[in-house]
Amino acid sequence: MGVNPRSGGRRATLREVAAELGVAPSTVSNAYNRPDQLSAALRERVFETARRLGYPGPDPLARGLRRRRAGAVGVLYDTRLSYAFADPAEVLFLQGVSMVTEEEGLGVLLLSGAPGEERDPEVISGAVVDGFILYSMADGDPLVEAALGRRLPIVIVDQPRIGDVQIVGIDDESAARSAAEHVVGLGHRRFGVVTFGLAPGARDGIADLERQAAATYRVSRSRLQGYAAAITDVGVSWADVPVYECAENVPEKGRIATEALLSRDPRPAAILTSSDQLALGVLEAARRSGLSVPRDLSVVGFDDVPEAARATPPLTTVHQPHVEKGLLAGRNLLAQLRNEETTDPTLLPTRLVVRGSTTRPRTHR
Amino acid sequence: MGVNPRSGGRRATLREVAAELGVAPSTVSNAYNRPDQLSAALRERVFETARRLGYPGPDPLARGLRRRRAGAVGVLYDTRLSYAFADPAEVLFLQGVSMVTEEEGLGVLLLSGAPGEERDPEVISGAVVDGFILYSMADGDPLVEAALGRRLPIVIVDQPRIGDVQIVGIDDESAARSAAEHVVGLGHRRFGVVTFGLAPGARDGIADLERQAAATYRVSRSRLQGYAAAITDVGVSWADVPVYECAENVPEKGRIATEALLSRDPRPAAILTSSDQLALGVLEAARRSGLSVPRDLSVVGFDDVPEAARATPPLTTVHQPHVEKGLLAGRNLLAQLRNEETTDPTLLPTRLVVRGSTTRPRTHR
DNA sequence: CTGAAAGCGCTTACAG
DNA sequence: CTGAAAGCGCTTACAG
Repeated sequence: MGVNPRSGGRRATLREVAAELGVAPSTVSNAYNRPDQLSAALRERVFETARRLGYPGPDPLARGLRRRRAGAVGVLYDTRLSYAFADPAEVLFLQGVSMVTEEEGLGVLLLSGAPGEERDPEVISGAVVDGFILYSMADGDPLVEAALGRRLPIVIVDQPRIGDVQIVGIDDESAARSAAEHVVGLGHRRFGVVTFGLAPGARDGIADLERQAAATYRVSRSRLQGYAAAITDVGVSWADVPVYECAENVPEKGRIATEALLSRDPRPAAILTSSDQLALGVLEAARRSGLSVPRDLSVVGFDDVPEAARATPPLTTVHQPHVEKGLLAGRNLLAQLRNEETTDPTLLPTRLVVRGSTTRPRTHR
Repeated sequence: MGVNPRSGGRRATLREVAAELGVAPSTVSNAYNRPDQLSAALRERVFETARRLGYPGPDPLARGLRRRRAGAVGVLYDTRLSYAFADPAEVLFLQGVSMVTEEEGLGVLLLSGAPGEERDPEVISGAVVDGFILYSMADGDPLVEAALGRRLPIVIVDQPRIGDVQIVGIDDESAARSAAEHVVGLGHRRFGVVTFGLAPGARDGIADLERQAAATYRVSRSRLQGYAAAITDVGVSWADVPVYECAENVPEKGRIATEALLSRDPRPAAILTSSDQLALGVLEAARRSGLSVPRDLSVVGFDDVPEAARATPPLTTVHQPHVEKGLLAGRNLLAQLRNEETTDPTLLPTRLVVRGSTTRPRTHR
């Protein structure tokens, strides 16, 4: 217990080291930044004096201002960071990003623009970064505007293109469509859909056609469209398919959604989701209500996170290369920082992975 | 394909906006920072001019230098960030940290000091942060020195105390000991241990007593000591217990370690690990070699990450409150930043969670 | 309500 | 090899 002991004394500055030693500030600066500009002996004396005075080396803020670079890239989410960390897909993405920043000696500054009362554009305007990666923000989000306004290099992930900004993503609609076609092909006709948020300030509950049409998260919108296309194709009216929206992309919410869907008449025999996180919750709901997956209920995830293969039963899902998405986003941003050529748009491949959570409907003959 | 279009034109500065409008720079600054210092009308004109000139608002680097604050806290790992992200325990910790930084409008700057050729202290000296959280760094790591040298508020997690620095952690030794006592109590006498790295530049393979003694990661050292204490207590010589060190804390390495341990004579009937990540790999190795857990092999994890409960069979492990650890570290750092009182040391409670991966040895009578 | 002045801590040509 | 000068872009008392 006690007041922090380190916050006390002023730190010494470069100027003070120079004064103490009787040399010019530039000489001290050179000792740190350009060893070839002074004798080894003098350099050692500089360091020695710095040590004695408690000078911690050039202040990064001052150096950054002078050199016009922050040494970090910002990754912006519009959810709370704790939700982002809870989703393995996002963590894998971050892994990819960090592989490239690490190599470059850049830090990764995690920024949260969680929608809510105190959504402060300061998050963006105050971020000490050299560029931004925007991760699945909603169309028209003011924080995206703010980021664009900073006039720094930007890479946008899982969002529609804005002007000439670089983008990285997958073809969500056709990936979702292929997943739905798989289930349709098995003979299913009674569907339920569990989607993550459709727009900032997402709510929990059935989303009618109007709300679906108003979806501003591009990923949510595209996946629903893909599902709708495959289902409509086979003569089922999309208006009859209940779509349950979950405010957060966590298994718990998927479970609650499924409990609601299963209590409907007719009871869905196949549930399509927009993430494995949600699908894991669907599995849990089935377990709790004594339904066997896939015999009584087919379940389809999206993402193919490692947990999907380990689930009981293993999840049929859409695989997408999360780490690579992060790598590409990172590399693209880096290229921009260096004024190099960049490749864009980058649409990564996906594929349907059929595992044990889907089969033909029970009453199918 | 093309050169980044955003990197072109110079950004306007506050000074230019002021000049364009014919007011003093301080007035423009006030428009952004102290709305009460000028009329609403003038303020609007300032913003309008800023928009017209493409002025993105005060530069965070310059503002930070002037105000003497960076607006971010640094979290330092000595592994590659991608390994950190791979371990749910570390992600949960980060979740906790980010909950408090988020509330404060601070960013989280992830810093990697992965041991290796080009281990650059610049990672520390160049980090634009207001304080550091050091996560399980090795004793005597030069980066720790460097961080201390910055003379910023610091919280150290899962490390021994250094001087008067604030610390957060658990009692690793007694937690490990209780886990080993559980297995010993079941009647086990033939053990194997799978540990994560003992020192920077960790290697894969059996670690003899000498190497164990030289361990500089406090967590690794303490957990081994706890295991040793319980095992020695029951008359088994610790020198006879093979300890396999894994360079990375990933299931894959745990599997490889276990394959090596299982090929030894006598074959271990119980394997103690220093993490669930590693224990998950032990399970996989057992599966591959046709051994049934727990019938043929008892397995103990450490951490109680969510995956532990979901594993087949569910892992017996030591629970520790990862999110709370992050919360406490974050809160302590924040308190220091505000020059408030801090509580230290903070040792969080742990508890042994007995699940399905441990039972009495097969030949026990 | 507005502006002139000083300065946050450093780096970078440039001249010697 | 060393140093004087200018300036990175801003904010903060302070005087009016």
